[in-house]
Amino acid sequence: MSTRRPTIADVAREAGVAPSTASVVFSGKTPVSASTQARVRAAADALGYAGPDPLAASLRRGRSGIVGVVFEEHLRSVFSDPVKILTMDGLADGVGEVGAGLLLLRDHDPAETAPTLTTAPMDAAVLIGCSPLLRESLEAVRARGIPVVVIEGDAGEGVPRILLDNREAQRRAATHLHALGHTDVVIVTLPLASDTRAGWISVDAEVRIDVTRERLAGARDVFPDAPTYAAGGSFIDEGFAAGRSIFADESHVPTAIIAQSDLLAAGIVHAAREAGLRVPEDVSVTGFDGVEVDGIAPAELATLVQPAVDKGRAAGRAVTAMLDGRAADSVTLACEFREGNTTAPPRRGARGVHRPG
Amino acid sequence: MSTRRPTIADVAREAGVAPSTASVVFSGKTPVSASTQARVRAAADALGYAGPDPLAASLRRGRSGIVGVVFEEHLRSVFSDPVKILTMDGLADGVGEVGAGLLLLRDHDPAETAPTLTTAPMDAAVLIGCSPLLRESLEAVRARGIPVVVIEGDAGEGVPRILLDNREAQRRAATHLHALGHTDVVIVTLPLASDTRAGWISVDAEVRIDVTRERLAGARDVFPDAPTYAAGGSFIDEGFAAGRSIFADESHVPTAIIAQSDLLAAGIVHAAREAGLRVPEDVSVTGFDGVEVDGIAPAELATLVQPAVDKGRAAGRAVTAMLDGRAADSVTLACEFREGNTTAPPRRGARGVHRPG
DNA sequence: TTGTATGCGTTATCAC
DNA sequence: GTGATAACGCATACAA
Repeated sequence: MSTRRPTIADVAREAGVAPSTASVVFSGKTPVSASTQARVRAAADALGYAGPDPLAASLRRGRSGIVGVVFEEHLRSVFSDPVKILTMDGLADGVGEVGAGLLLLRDHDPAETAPTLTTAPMDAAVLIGCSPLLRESLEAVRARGIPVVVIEGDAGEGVPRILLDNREAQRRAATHLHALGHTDVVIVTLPLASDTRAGWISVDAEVRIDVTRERLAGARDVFPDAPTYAAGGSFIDEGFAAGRSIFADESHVPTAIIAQSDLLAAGIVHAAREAGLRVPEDVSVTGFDGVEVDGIAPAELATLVQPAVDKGRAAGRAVTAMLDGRAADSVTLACEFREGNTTAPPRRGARGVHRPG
Repeated sequence: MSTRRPTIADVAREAGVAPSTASVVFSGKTPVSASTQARVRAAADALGYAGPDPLAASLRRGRSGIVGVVFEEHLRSVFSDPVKILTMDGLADGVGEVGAGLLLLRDHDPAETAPTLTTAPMDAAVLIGCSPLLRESLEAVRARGIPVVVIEGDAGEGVPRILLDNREAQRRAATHLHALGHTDVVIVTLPLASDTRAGWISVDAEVRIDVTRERLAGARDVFPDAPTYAAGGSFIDEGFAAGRSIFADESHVPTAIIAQSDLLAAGIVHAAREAGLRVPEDVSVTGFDGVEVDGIAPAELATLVQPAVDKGRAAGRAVTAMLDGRAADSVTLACEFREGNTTAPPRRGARGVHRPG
C-alpha cells in the first residue's frame, strides 16, 4: 500500500492513457471517447482516486472560486449582529450567481496559521467596514490584483463602495425629534474605533469608524452640542450601560436620545424603564437599522430601516462584475424612517442641557 | 513592463539571492542575516511583490487553513435560521483555536464554478445535517483523506458526530403534555427531506432528515397515533400555514400541538389566535430549540432549549483535534426543558380527557 | 480524439 | 546563513 494518495498521473498510468487525457475526463473540457472514459473511471475507482486536488487545480487555473468576506471584529461577532447577518444573506445571494464560496475572514489574526486578508486563497474580497487598520492590509491585497469591494467604509481610490445615506438618514431622525420640540438630546454612538472603551466623549473626539462618524455628523447637523456617549459595540447590554450612565443623574434627564443602532436603543429603553422613566412620555428614543428587537414590547422603535440584504446583494454583484473583468460602480442605498412609538413631544418642565456628571 | 505579477523568483533575482532564501525571508522559518533580509524586502517593494501566493503556498505545504462548513440547503438560509447562526458562532470559536477560516458551502451546486464539498480547497469539513444525498459526496471527501465532523446527522462509520438528545428531549415535552392530561395531540414536524412539500403525512411516511425523524420518534413514544403535519421549513410562516390547516375544522380542534421548532410553534400560536383560540387555555403548544421568538408576547414558549453554541464549539474542537492527528469522539449534548406559559391542562369538553396525575 | 511538454508559484531538503 | 534542486498535482497549448 503506497502511503501517499493517488494523483491523476497514477490514474492515467493505471488506465494506460496520458495524464492530460485523464485530466480531461474529469474536467469534461474536451470530448473523450466513451471507452477511454470508462477505463479512466475504472482506474480511478480501483486506486481510490477522489478527483483532482482543488489546490493544484486552482493554482493551475489561477482561480479558487472563493470570495473572502472580511470583518473588522472578532469573527464570531458576525453572527450576533442582525444587520451583518442580513448583509451576509444578500451577499451569499449576490455571489451565488458566479457561484463562489464565502470565506469568513478577520483582518488580522491572533493565531499564526489562519488565513488572513493577505494570505487567504481568494479571488476577490468584500470588506465589511474599513478602519484605517484594515486599510493597510488592503494595500497588500490590491497589490495582489484582487478585486475588492467595501461595504460601509472607505478603502480609497478605485475601490467600489456599497454605502448607506447614513448622515442624511440620521439627520432625518434628528429632525423628527427637533420638530417635536426636543432640544435636550443625548447621542449614543457605535464604537469610535475597533478597540475603544465605552464612555462620554468630547465634541472633537476622533472617530475612526466611518459609519459611526457619518451618523454622528447627521445627528449633529441638527443638535451640534448634544452630549455624546460612545458605546463599546452594538449590543443591547452596551445600550443598557449607556442608558444607566445617562439616567444616573436624576436631576438632569434629557428628553430624547438618539442611538446609532436598534440594539443600543433597546438597551436604552431597558435602562429608562429601570430608572422609572416611560418611553416616550418621559424620554424619546430613536434607533438605527430597522431590525426586529425582542423584549421591548410594546415599544416599537422609531428607527431608520436600512436595506441590509440589498447591501450584501449589491456587493455580490459588484464582485461578480469585477471578476468578469467589468467595472463596478459605487452604490449608495437609502434608509427609510419608520416612526414607531418611541418618540413624542418632550415632557413638560424639561431641564436644560443634560451634562455628564 | 511585464504584464504578469512578480513572483518570488523575480524578487530573488532582483535581490541577488536564491529563491529559497527569498522564500525564507517571508516565512521566517529559518534565520536570515539582516542585510539580505533588507535586500529582499527592498526588492519586493521595488517590484510591487505582495507576498507569497496563497494558492501556491498551500499546494506546496498541503494545507489551506480552510475549514469547510457544509449545509444541506440554500446557503442563505443559514442566515435566517437562529439555531444555525448560534452554531456557526460556536464553530467559529472552536476552529479559532487552530486559526482556520470558515468556508461556507452547499452540498451540490447549481452553478458549475462554485467550490463544492468535493472541489473546495479545504483541510477539513463540518457538515450541518447529513441527508442521504449529502452522504454520497461525503464519500468522495473522505476518500481525499479530509477529516469530517457531522453536526446533527449520521455520516456513517468513523465520522465523529455532534448530536443532541433529540428523541429524549422531545419525549420529555410530550410527557409533560401527557401528564397535563392531553391525549388529542397533533405533531408538526420539520421537513421530511430537503425537497418535500408541506402537508399531512401518514404514520409510515419516510423521514429522510435525521433531526426530524428523531424528534418525531420522541413525540410518538408518548403519542403513537398523533396526526402529523410536516412543514416545509423552520419558519414562522410555515408554522402559521400548519396551524391554519390544523384549526380549519372548528368542530375538531386538538388540545395540544407539538412543534419541532420554536419558529413553527410561533406560527402556530399566531394561527391559533387568528382562529379565536387562546394559548394555552384552548390549546397548548410546545416548541423546540429555545431561541427567542419575537411577536408572540406575552406567550413564552414551552420548549426544549438546545445548546446551539456548544454544538458548534464541540465540532470546532473535534476538527482541531483531527487536524492535529488526534482522534475525535462523538458527543451528545443534552437539551433542557423550559416550561414557559404555553401549556396547560386540556380545555373542558375535549375528547378523551384524562385526569391529571 | 489522444499524447507531449511545460509551467503555475511555492517551499522542504539537503548540501555547502 | 545561503543556494541548488526537486517536487506539490494539475491543466493547457500544441503536435500527432
